[in-house]
Amino acid sequence: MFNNDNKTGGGIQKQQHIMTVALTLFEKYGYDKISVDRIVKESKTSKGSFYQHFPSKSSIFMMRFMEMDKSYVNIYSQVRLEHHLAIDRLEAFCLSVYTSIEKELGKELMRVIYSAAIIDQKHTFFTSEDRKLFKIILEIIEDGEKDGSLEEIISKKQFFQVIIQTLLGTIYYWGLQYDNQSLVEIGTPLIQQIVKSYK
Amino acid sequence: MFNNDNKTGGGIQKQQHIMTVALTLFEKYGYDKISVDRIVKESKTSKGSFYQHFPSKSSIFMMRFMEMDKSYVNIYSQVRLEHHLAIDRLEAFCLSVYTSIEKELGKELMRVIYSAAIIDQKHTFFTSEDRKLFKIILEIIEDGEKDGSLEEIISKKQFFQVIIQTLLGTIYYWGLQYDNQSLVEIGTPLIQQIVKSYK
DNA sequence: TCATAGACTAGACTGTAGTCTAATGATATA
DNA sequence: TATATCATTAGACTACAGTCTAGTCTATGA
Repeated sequence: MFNNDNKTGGGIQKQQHIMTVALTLFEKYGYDKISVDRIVKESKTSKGSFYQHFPSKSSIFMMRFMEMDKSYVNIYSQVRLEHHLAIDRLEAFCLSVYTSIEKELGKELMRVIYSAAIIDQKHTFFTSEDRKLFKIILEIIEDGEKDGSLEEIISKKQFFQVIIQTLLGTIYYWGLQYDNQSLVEIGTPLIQQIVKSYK
Repeated sequence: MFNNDNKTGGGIQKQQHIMTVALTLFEKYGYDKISVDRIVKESKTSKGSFYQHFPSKSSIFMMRFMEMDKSYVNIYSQVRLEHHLAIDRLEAFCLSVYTSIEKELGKELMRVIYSAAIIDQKHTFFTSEDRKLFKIILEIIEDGEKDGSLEEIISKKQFFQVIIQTLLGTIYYWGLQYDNQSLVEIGTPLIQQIVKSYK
């Protein structure tokens, strides 16, 4: 989706500038109240330039989302310190992910991403094997096979899919709600249920 | 979303006609290759008429989805015959729902619905308390408290949310995939995992 | 039977995401 | 330095979902 390999220095700066302006506008007025024309106008650039740097309007949010994905590494290194068994790390990591998503990204961004990802084949990052989130979960599963806390699982791939469905289901459900129940609160029972049977 | 109380006979016929034509076109060419103008042209009507009967393009799929929801009652009555414990009924019902969705509705429809429901507040049916799906699941949970197979749950509401997240997560994950793994195949491990801890 | 309300129809119009083309700028190599 | 290549930019243009307005049809009930 974002191949920045051939970008000039000015190009990267412009991309960052557009993104900052757009995120500020979205924050202030809401995603669907802000048109690409408005973003272009406020960041003093042009449509051509915008679509040089972003494949779609929603990809601005997707880029923010991708930045967040990187930070899961830090979140996990904290979780490693606090929990020794893989199974405990799995639960703690998922809940930390929920907290970060709600705090750093917010519901509107997640709605736009979840809406776009399932309809638009451009959003390949969402399911890309490169996602740190996926790598960390796979690592936990492998650790769990070694330390015995997840030795009962039938196959790594299958258990991985179970966890991803859990995360997607919780976040999607949270996105549907118009109350203020927090993501962690909504997601805790399901992940605990999964984890419980291995204890 | 669809309040047909004040429709005339001709109105209901026209709505049905437009829907039939649209679904045929979607089937043949794909949802995003068919414009509302095309639907209007092929069904020999007008934009004004189309939007009299449907609040949006995606609501054609939503209407199909709502029809399907009604049929869950039949699915569940079959499940009741085959399983006596509520916990077993829960598992069997979810898997039957997966089978029906894949067979009757298909992945493209589900993608459009899942994409629209999370972004568009018009799609209230998706989370409406009136959905047969929700009523059946609540009924199973209540039966489970009576027959003892679900007596360990902390609260009905919380367990209900766990099941809904499970269904949403599985279907959303399936919608993301571009391989041919079936929905039941993808969903079986997670629902079994949930159910396992009550056995 | 006539009047009224509101359901229905037609299609012109609007708003906006995304495309296209032509021109300009930067970088790398001969 | 000259030239080729490819990134970048501008903004006119296209496609299409959804709105609006003006007018017609239909059921009801006085």
